[in-house]
Amino acid sequence: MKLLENLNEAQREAVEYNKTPHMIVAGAGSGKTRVLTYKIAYVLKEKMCEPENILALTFTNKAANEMKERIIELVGKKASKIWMGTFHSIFARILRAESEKLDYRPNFSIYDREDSISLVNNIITALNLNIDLSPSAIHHKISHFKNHMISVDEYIEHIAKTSLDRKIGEIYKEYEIRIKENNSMDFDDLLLKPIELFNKYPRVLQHYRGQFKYILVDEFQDTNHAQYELIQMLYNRLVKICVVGDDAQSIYGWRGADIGNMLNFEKDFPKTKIFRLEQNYRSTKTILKAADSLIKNNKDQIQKTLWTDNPDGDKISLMRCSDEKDEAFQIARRIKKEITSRKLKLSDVAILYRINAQSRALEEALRREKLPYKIIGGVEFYRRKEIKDIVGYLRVLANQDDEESLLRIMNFPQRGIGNTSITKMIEFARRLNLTLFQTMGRIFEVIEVKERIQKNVKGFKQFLDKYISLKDELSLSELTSAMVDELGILRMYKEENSAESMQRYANIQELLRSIQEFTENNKKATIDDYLAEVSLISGIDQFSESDAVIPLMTVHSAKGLEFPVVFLTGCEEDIFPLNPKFDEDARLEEERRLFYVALTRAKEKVIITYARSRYRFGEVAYQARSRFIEELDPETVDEVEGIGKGRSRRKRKSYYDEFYQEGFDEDYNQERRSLRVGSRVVHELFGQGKILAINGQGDMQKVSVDFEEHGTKHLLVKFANLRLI
DNA sequence: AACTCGGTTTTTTTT
DNA sequence: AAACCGAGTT
Ligand SMILES: Nc1ncnc2c1ncn2[C@@H]1O[C@H](COP(=O)(O)OP(=O)(O)OP(=O)(O)O)[C@@H](O)[C@H]1O
Repeated sequence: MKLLENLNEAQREAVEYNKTPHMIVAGAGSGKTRVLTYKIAYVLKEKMCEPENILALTFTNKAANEMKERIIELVGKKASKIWMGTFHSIFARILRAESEKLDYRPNFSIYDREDSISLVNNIITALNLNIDLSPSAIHHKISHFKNHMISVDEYIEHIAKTSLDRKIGEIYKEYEIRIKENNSMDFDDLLLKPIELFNKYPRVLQHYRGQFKYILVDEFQDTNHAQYELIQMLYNRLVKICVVGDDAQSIYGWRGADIGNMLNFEKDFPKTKIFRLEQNYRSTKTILKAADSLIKNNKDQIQKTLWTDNPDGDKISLMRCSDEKDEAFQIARRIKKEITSRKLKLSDVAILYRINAQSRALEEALRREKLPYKIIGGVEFYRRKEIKDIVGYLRVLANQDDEESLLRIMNFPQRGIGNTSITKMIEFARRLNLTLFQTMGRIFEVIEVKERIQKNVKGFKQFLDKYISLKDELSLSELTSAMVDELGILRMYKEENSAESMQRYANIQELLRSIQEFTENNKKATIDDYLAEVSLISGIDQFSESDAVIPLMTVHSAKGLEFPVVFLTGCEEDIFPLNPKFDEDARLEEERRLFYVALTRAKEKVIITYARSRYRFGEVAYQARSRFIEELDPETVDEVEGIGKGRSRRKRKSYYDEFYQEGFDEDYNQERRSLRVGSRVVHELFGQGKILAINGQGDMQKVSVDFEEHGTKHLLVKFANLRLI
């Protein structure tokens, strides 16, 4: 059979196995995704299953779309009927169909992180709580509870101990009430509500068990408890299940993903058969060797072998840069070199970083060097203020109970409804058990609101009513354009005429274009349809290999992708690994896995860069290079001295002059002048130690010193009286 | 009561 | 660097 010719022996076995639950455990680039793709194609070709009986869960929408396309190529159009998507999108779809059973309406809104945080914020204000945690930290906790399926009652009764915990409990409780009343769900709900649904309605579960006869999960190492529970629920003896993962690539622990899911699978699913793939088709021997030497430093991992027939290839280049600008320019120049020497397309080169904030300097340099690029993810298109404003309007038109969205647009553009009046309206709404939208319809009863403002509210309500009633008459695209026009938002940004406002102007036009496109693809598309799609769109979904641009993205976003050349930037302590707390091994190990993921994206060449100094939080920070660099097998790494080579650097003085001039005040005495990352110092009280980092300047300059006897201390240089040894 | 300006706090990674 | 908050202004 032709299909299987494109696979090696081990892969073929995994594809052909179709009996008990099975798990494919294999390292990077060994063809896990390929096996999953071919497996589905094989199942369809052998008619073991109809396409609509297959449930394939991927990590991103992009991965799902690509896999589906590939399967269509292999077995034809019928494959488009496969249920393929992320856990979130698939279960959102199921929830829309079954919403009434959970006392929701099908037009429920989906809250992203920002919406959730804003809800938390509103709750803190409404409850008049005095709490030290930021709304974002609280939301993180709530999300953690939900991910771990800790209910409000359970938390309040059994877990909350301190008074802070009790406050968090109160917020959590109110959060769940409010989000429900808003006919809205957050990302966690998209996984939890289906569990609730299946528990409450065994017949519904029965239905979906009958529906999904073959379940396949990619990137299984990054599933969380709720996702695990869901596949356990959907599984029974008649259902076939195959999961695929690499524990070394688990990088979403911070949001509830648990490698334990891979370890438990064998126990929880009867007669599990494990497959291993050991041949890597992606990378050179050198890259694999480097990646292996790094990941060996992690304690807990499933034993795996990985080898390749590919050539040795180039060593990893390690580029030292003076600061983030220098780094960016060296990268830009190096890209030009690599593209010509390797005859590559722009999209064959990826620039990866740990945090989005690093992209600024890179963008600037690429722009100046006239290299087309695209930021993937980052401040995602749909998360920008101006876009969320418009989407906020659409959400209210679709779901008037969505109070968060209503609050967002209430006074944008400014229409003279300020905070005080809004608070009064909300108080009124709660008192009479009305929604905010209903309250707007009865605004003249809210006597606390001034008459002039009541009129503004009435005007706004009429505006919304008008477009709500136009929903059935105009197409999605016509409706949005008309509304945006009447709102005068575009005009407003144009008149402001700043660089920022023009960018916003352009973004809104882009949004209108994309809505138009959406409408053209489906003439009957409703606002609900559109929102359902955009709420779950992710940054990486916007990336296409066929664009002639250099992709810039976080390492997280690069998961599952591959590029001939990969630049891994900002490899300094405190950036990558980011915030390594010395006592948190698990966190550090996850950072190491992330580094491993970054390395293994490359087919031919990896270039690692680090900068001696970098602007962070508005101040210059001096950091040692990443410990992960030191962990790489030295035979695989080639240090290139980048400083002074390039055009933009040549004009400057020597590297050292620059280093001291920018980092230290003139009047510093000799001793302080030569404090450097890595210097050994003595402190009167703490004894000997090594400088880990230097932050800030002048009197505020601080050093982090790892003392042999006393551990790490952060000291003000001015008072520390450190002596060099 | 809303708006505006300046000072303060707050920072991963994302479905 | 950007969002947020609060005091002073319209
Ligand atoms: N049998 C094979 N013959 C030729 N190429 C293969 C074979 N198997 C996999 N490949 C290629 O190897 C590369 C990696 O495959 P794939 O993305 O499926 O690996 P993966 O295990 O999912 O990787 P990762 O864990 O890094 O996401 C792809 O370019 C794929 O086309």
